[in-house]
Amino acid sequence: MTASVSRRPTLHDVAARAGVSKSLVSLALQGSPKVAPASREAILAAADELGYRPNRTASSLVRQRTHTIGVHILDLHNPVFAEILDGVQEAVRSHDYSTLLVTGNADPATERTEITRLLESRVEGLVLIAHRLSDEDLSAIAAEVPTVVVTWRTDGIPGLDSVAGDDVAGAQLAVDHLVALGHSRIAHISGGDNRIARERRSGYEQAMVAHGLDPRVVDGAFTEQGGYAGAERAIDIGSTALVVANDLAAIGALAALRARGLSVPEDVSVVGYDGMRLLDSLDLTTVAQPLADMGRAAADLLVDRIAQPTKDSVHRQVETRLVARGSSGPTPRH
Amino acid sequence: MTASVSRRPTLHDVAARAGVSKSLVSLALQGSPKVAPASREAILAAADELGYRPNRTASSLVRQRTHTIGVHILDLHNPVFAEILDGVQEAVRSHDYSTLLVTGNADPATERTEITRLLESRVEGLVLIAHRLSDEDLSAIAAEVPTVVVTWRTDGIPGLDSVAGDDVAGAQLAVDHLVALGHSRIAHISGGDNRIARERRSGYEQAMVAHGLDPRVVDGAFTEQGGYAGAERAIDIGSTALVVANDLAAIGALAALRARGLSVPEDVSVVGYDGMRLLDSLDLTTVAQPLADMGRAAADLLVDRIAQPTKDSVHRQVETRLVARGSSGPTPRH
DNA sequence: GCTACGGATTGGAACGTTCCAATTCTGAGG
DNA sequence: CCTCAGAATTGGAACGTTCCAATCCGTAGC
Repeated sequence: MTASVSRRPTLHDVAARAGVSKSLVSLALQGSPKVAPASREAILAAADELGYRPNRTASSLVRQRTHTIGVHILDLHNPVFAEILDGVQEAVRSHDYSTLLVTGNADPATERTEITRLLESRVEGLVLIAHRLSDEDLSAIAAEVPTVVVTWRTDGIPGLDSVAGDDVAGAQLAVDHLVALGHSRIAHISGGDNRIARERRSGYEQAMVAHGLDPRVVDGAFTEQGGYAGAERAIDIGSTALVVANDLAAIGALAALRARGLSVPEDVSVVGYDGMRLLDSLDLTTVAQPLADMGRAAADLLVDRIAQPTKDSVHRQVETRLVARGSSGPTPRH
Repeated sequence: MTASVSRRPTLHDVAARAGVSKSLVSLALQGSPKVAPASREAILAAADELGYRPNRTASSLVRQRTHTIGVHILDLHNPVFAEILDGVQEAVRSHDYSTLLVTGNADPATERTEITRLLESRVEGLVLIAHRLSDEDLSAIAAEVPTVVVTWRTDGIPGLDSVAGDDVAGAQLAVDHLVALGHSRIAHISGGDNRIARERRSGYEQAMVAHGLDPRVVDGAFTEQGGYAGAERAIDIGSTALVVANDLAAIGALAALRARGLSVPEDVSVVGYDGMRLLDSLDLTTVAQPLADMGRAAADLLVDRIAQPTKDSVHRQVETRLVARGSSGPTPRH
């Protein structure tokens, strides 16, 4: 039954109802020990009766701290990113920050607006779970707020840390695995024209050459469609094994093989990349990264950097390993 | 080269550099036509040189509007929710709001803290993409801020709208489909003890009875593990077809069948529920909901309610349909 | 009964904006 | 040269907090 139609109650209203000053209410709500027990009780009761809810914007304005870190996710549809996020959230919460989550849906323009929004909301740090920013934009952002990039190594940008696996080595693992199974006509379905895709591709090529084999790369993308289309081309050139740029594309590749009536792994072996949990159910061999660990590491690095903004950039490398499942097997005999 | 060590520049700093008052800077930055072209130019230049970034918290404090709606997602690992979110974001952006995204990872306690956080950040509306709140909590929230629940019908709570498909009818579609293919030993792998799971289960049971068949329900969950375990039990009792509570569990069920050496759909048919895009690649039959549309509808309802907070609750029902793919086929002959 | 002390409480400035009302400026019309 | 309209600009209050410095009050010590 406050005066105005339905304004949210403020500290003032609580103070009036409890018969004390707003300062004391503020103290009491923060749990200060200087407040007399009787007052505290009255204040808490008043706050409760009014349905008082502290106004975070006002509070962070005067405190000059938001206790919030911003997280940008490249693409919410890829469960891999959700798994990384798990780790980030867990670590961030343990450091008493909360997160502001945002996604650009893999569109560079939206991505920039969304990140700008985070900056305007004065997040104290930024975790980019993959991104499409130019080095220029990235430097500008890192200069403004502590930032860590998960998913690929980023050197030479002050104020920026990164966490990633070794994509070159990872792709080599996949090739080694298939060679050990007797394959030689091993194709790579690429992930398009971006940093990670290039590294995985290059790892594949190096490993092929090291084994004395001819690299055969077909264009793809980090999506099911990309994997589907790529697999068709790879089959057309007679490949018996596919190293696919990521797990999602590997699922697409599987679909293409099924459509052609080929069985896995009898006719064709398939290896994905990333190690998302779903693959366990799908029985897909993959080069796995410790996704949640990567998220945790990112959050830890970020907290360090917030405490010490000018320290040297660090890159944390995580270990990738091959997880063999049912989608890879010996070369078919003809 | 501002005085202090490295404070973020404010309107004041920009004003000083451009040689005008902070009021004019504010005007200019909002693109007001009353600002003289020369001043505008000087101000923009100064802002740019200083790397000025407006402070959203300050701005929304005085404007009493945040232009932000909060979105809670039950579980980021289920791609279904990401697809709903797509629709929400699209619609919300077109109404010139931005979103604050938050997840409780299917844990009720975290869920409540995260939603509280949204409320303290003074979001103007709330979209709950599935939730685990009690009716009590839900009412309290809806009384505080316009809210819409996506994924199941919620009646009788003032200030709350909902968007969902008819889960009873949807499950019936699945049974009808399998019966038409000749199946009679059709099992249901349930989604546990929650609203949606109960409705889907009840739809299944009703349809079975209507076809003169014995319902056979086994316990499961809305996860791959739940589907896996459920499928094992369903097979043990000799079922030839599985109506699984959701797509994720259906993927798990598939894994269980594979582990048992059963082929799909020759030995056992599987039907999922939700219609996530990934299923297309996996060739799984499912009861599909128009996920992105649901998100859009939710956002639209929310915007309406923000404009008119006291209007009657509305429930928007979307159409579910059966999408037949390779995982369902005729009864095996023995 | 006075002083001093410490705990409890309070007023008010500050945070970075927005926006209203008031002021200053410019130049056309008389 | 004065007036006045309109455009351009400005100061200051307000938003809901936090927190510092100041005040108030009760009582122990003398």
